[in-house]
Amino acid sequence: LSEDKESPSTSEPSAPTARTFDWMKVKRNPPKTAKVSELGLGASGGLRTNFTTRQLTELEKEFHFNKYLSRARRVEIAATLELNETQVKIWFQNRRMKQKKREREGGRLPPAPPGCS
Amino acid sequence: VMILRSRFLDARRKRRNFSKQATEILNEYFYSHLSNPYPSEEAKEELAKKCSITVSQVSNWFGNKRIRYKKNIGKFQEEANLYAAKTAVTAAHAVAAAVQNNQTNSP
DNA sequence: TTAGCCGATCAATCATAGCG
DNA sequence: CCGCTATGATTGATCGGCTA
Repeated sequence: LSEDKESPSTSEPSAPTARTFDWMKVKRNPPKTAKVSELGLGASGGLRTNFTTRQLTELEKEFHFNKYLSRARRVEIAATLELNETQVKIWFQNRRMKQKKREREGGRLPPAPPGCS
Repeated sequence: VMILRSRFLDARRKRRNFSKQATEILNEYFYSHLSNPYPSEEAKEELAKKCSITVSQVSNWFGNKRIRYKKNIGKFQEEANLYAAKTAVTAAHAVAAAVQNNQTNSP
């Protein structure tokens, strides 16, 4: 259970070195963070939303209260913070993964940084 | 706005480059698996141990490496050839050892 | 059949380390 | 000391698979 040999896809039979494999061609679709309300305005798609400190603070606060959101709560939060329900949903999704990651490998030498003078 | 960066001293502030040997091990794996540089969880754990870094750091390294590699393949050509040659030598030694072992056991 | 979740990854960006 | 590149980490969002 190993041997790869991914098809160099559309490439020459043999090149001196470094062929082009499929993973190098992978392209993600741009974010569709568009809000049905601004179909003719800028700042809708293709951009990575920059959450404000206020939004992050509120989301963090809610996260400590509930790791998971109910539909109702999500709508509420989204409205309050002026975000899509999807953005709130995704934020919680990512936040849970982040939490899990910390618990997993955060289980070691947290305090005691040598240089404490 | 300016103080919005108050992402308060993310942990990234005290970033430290990995040891030369750790980078060596990671690059060796990357280029010897260039057709599919996606180590399994087990492989990541093994690499993490050999490099004395965490599994997350191994994941970050591969994530950055893949993205940066495909962004400018030409820039890594030299590095790619370097490691390709290195693994070739290693493979040759392995083959030689196998052959010798085979001769002393088969007869 | 479909929406939410998980796990992995992408892709852009931040802040620092390192080199000339 | 300065400017620019190399690099580790962070994170909003995407992809594919699985399940309720």
